[in-house]
Amino acid sequence: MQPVIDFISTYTDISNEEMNAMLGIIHTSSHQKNEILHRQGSITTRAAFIIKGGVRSFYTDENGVERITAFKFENQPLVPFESFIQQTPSQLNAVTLEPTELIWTSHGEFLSFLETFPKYEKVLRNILSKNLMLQNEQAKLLRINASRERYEMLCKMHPEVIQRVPLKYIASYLDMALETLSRVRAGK
Amino acid sequence: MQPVIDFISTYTDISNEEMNAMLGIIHTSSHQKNEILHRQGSITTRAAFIIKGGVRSFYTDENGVERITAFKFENQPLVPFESFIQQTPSQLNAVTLEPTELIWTSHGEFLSFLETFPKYEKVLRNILSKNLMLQNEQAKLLRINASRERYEMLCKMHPEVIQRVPLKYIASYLDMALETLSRVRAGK
DNA sequence: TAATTTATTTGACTTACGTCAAAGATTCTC
DNA sequence: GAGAATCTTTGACGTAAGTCAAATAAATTA
Repeated sequence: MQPVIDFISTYTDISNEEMNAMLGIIHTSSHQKNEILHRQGSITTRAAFIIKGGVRSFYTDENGVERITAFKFENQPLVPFESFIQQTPSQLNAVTLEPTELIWTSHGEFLSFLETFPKYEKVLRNILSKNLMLQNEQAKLLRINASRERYEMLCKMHPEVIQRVPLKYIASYLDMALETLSRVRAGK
Repeated sequence: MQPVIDFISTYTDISNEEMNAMLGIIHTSSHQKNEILHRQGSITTRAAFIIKGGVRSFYTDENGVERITAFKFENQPLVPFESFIQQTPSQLNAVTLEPTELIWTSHGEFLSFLETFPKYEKVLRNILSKNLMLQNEQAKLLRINASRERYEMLCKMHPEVIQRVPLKYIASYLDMALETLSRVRAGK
């Protein structure tokens, strides 16, 4: 629980009352490696937070190729907001990269918490806006022409990804062939 | 004013009281073609809505090249939310493509309206989440490998852009050379 | 620990697309 | 409406990176 508290604390102070209410709406779950947490096309019913482990998010394109759009690790929220907020089908799959522990709350519990403590509207607003920033950042990454430079940018911005994720997923995230990534890393 | 009403009405019903409050916080402005509405690096103080005309948003990359990230036309909001909400420097420039008329409200007015009518928190939430969807859509577009297919996807999804925007901006948006776009359109 | 699967590297070949350059079209502006 | 500026097309050429194929290397599993 502490990790979420820390996370939310970067946006607001949390009273004891609020803390207790949070405790009342959160649940935990454990998942083994390569477990599917969410499927493209289904509505996201849970807002999750990663306590331990890692997840890749991806969609399957028109040629059946998996396109990785994000990696998430411990102390990060794992919520396809556009699906969770509007309760519309998500465009993304989420699959664990490692054994993973989550805490989560349901859409209903989430909304009722928000109604009881409206000050968290602002927190949500800021989290959503932070997410927009992250997506901007990633769109910028994709627009870098040279494969080598995209790789170097990722190394600079998210070094943990390089450590923990198989190259094929990194290549997909960086929108280049696995072989190209391998050559780039070899300095060729 | 009617266009904004229509826009917000897709998210919620508007009471007379709310309508009057809105009238109290909105302002209008007219801009000629190629006028800079907003500069990369500065904090977005206004949330705007386009009544007439069009705008391109772009950033300048590490090589000094302009990278178009969005086109906006009448009846669309023009707000770099990540900058407006958190009052942090924006990554994007906004420049008119045509003579343009805007209505807008300031960050302060916006917040006080939100405080007076908290039900609009939900509206904002949905608008933000809609924006996340738009960005997802665009990231998908950028990941299509073949130039021709990126162009065809844009034709399908935003045909109005093809009509109204000079090719050089479309090429930038689609992340391809102007000459490539010209050849693609010629069917070569 | 051998067997099997999965991950990564390396090589050879091909091609889409970027770049440079120049010619036509349009569109502004005086 | 002539001249200038901007926009678009076309051609020639080089190269980054994709694809296919096969060899290692590392990680799982029996």
